[in-house]
Amino acid sequence: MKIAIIDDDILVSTALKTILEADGLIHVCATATDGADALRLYETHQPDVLLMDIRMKGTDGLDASSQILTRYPQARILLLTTFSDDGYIIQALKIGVKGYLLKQDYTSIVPALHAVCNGQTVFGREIVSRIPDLLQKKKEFSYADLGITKKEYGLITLVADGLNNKEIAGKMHLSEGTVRNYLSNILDKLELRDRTQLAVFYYQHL
Amino acid sequence: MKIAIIDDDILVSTALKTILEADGLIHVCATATDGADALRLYETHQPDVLLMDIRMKGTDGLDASSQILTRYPQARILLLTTFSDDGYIIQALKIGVKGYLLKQDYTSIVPALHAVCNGQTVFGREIVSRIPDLLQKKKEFSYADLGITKKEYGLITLVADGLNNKEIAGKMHLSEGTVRNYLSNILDKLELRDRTQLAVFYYQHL
DNA sequence: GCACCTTTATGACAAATGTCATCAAAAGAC
DNA sequence: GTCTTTTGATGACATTTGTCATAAAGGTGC
Repeated sequence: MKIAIIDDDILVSTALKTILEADGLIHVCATATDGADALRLYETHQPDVLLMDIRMKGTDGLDASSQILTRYPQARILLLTTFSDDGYIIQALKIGVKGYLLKQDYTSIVPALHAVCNGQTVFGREIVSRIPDLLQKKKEFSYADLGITKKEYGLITLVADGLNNKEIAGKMHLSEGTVRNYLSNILDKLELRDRTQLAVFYYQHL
Repeated sequence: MKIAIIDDDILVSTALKTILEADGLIHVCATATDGADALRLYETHQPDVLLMDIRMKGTDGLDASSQILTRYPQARILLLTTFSDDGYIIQALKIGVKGYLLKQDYTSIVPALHAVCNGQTVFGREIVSRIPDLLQKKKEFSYADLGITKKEYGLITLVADGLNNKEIAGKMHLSEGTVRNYLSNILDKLELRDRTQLAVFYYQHL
């Protein structure tokens, strides 16, 4: 099983290497110290799993993962993190990394590598237990915050479904002109220009 | 410990009631069969935990939870679901319910109630294991699949950023008319109607 | 050379969109 | 009761958008 390690701390990466190679089946085929090298490293060595630190100077592990997975969706990436920074968990999940472990929990890294190599996803228990909190926090603002009424919010969701004004008017039992006025109002409040920007705003922030 | 049960299936709610009251510490203080009654029921009985089905005719458990938690963020709600519908998990997490369990797993309901009452959040193991998949922004198809060229995809990302045709033309060094033609082509290929639907499609499927 | 395709552009057009001023009925506030 | 706000509607208007027919270059293949 070919593993590549990317960590900007050489001490950590060599320590990892010795730990991993103590397991007879694992071969560390490459190491790098900068996320910017990750993509090239993946292409040249085609490791079974890429073991990467999240916090790195230069390109961080998330950006690097995103780049790799965009081009090679089948890539298996296992991210390592310290327990202090859990802000990346959700983002990492969305990007589609196959695992997310605490560095401290070094005894579980080897089994995790085997599991990931078998197609499973591995998220440490401490990580999983943080997910509910993180997801909840991520509701950046509720629509009530900046003066959007309930009815207006309903209209926004319909725009974010791709309906045109006539269809929205039908669903909300309003006239098309009224829908246009409402929409104009909403765009004004949110400082947006048109319905497409509103849909984008909805998917990015609501 | 006061518990309220909301389930549109009376068989289920009475079964739940007997299971719960077998535990000496639990008292079922109220039941209802419609999510629309949930808010009123919560206000009048102030249960320690609200046990609610997700799938209900009329107002479903998510809407009801959302209403309650908007007004009473400290409310503790434990949702029940069948294993078939996992589409609500993320939404439930975002709303901020304190637990999410499988109905089938009835032996864990009582311990879960105690845990939730102590301020913990409880998500069944089967539920948690689904989270990575659900969160992962699944690239259902890469743009190459349905005849979208690289340049067209670039245009799509700009539409999905909320740019209008003139701005896109500037960014891509094309004339505005050409952008319109390209867009028209894309909409045709994807069987969409306008740029807003395209942005929606991008956020939901790409 | 010519035929063919791709890329880019134009002009014309109807439809949809966003803005605005205005109006009127319903609902609250006093 | 009156006064005010909210809610919904209308019409006019400029702009944007999407569609289509058409065409000028540019490259590819033969």
